[in-house]
Amino acid sequence: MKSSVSRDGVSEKISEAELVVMEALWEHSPQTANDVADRVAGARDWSVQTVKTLLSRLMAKEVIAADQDGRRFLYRPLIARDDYVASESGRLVNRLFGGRVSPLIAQFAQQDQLTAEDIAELEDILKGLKS
Amino acid sequence: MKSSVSRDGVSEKISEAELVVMEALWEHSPQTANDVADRVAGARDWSVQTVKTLLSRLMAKEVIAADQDGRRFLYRPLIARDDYVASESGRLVNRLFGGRVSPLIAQFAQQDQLTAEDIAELEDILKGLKS
DNA sequence: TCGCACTGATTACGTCTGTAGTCAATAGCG
DNA sequence: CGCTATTGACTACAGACGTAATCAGTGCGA
Repeated sequence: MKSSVSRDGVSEKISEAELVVMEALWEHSPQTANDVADRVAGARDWSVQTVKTLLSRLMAKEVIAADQDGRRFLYRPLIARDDYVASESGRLVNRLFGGRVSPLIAQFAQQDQLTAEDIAELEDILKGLKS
Repeated sequence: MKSSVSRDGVSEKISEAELVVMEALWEHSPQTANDVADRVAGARDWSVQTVKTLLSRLMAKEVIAADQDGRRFLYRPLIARDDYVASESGRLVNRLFGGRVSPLIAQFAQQDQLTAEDIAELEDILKGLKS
C-alpha cells in the first residue's frame, strides 16, 4: 500500500536559491534574465551573473524554458507553482507524518500556530468538503 | 511584522540521509553506532561506516550527543522529534504559503488528498480549539 | 566601420552531501 | 603475551549548491 499522499509530479530537485528564481518567474513570465534579477533583488543580494547561473541550472533541470527574443531570452516556468507546492507539501507529509495530513495540522494546533483566521478558513474548507 | 509561524528552534540543517539516522535515534535511544546501523538497514542499504560518518556529522551539528560506554559510544538525540517536525513544518509554510497554515490545508483539499479519516480528525482538532 | 555595451556561455571555487575506505587504538581470546 | 576483531577517527571523492568572474558573440551608436 502506497502512502496516502502520492503524485510526486516534480521530480527535479529545486534548490533553495533556485526556488527564489522560480518564484520570480511564477510571479510574472516570460521575463528576461535581467528582469528576473531585478525582481529577485528584493529578496536576495545577488549579482546578475548569479541569477543567470541559476536560470541555466533550472534549464538543465527542465523546469523552465527560454524562447529567444532578438539577442536575449525570455524565460518561463515549465511547471506550475501549484504542482510544485503540492509536491513539496506531499514530501513533507510523507517524510515526517507518515503520509497523513491530519497529524501535520494537529502539530500546528499544538504549537498554537493557528490564527483565528486559519481556524475560520479551516472550518470553511471542511464545510466545503462535506457538502 | 514577522510571519505568523516562527520559533525556528532547530537551526542546524539536517540532510536527508542524516534524518534517517535521527529517526533511528528518536525511535530508540541511546544506541551504539552498530545498533543504529542495524535499525537503519531496513530503510537504506548503507555500510556501517556510512552510518558512523552520518553520526559524526550530526555530532558536529550538535543535534545528537554521545556518552562513552566502555570502548564504544552511546548516541542520543539532543533535539526532540516534535521540535524538528515543528520547525520543518514552519519552514515549509513560510517558504510556500506566506506563513499561513490554512492555504496549506486548502492545497491538500484541492488535490483530494484528505482521507475521510483526515477530515474527521480535522473536525476534532477544530472542536478542541473552539472549546 | 569600429569599438563598446549587453547578453548568454563557460569556468571557478569553496562548502555540503552521499557514500564509503582506511588507519589507529584497544580489549579480549588463545 | 601477542594477534585479531571491534570501534571510533580521519581521509576520500564525486556530485550538488551558492556565488560569482571572465569569455565570447553581436548589434547599435559615434
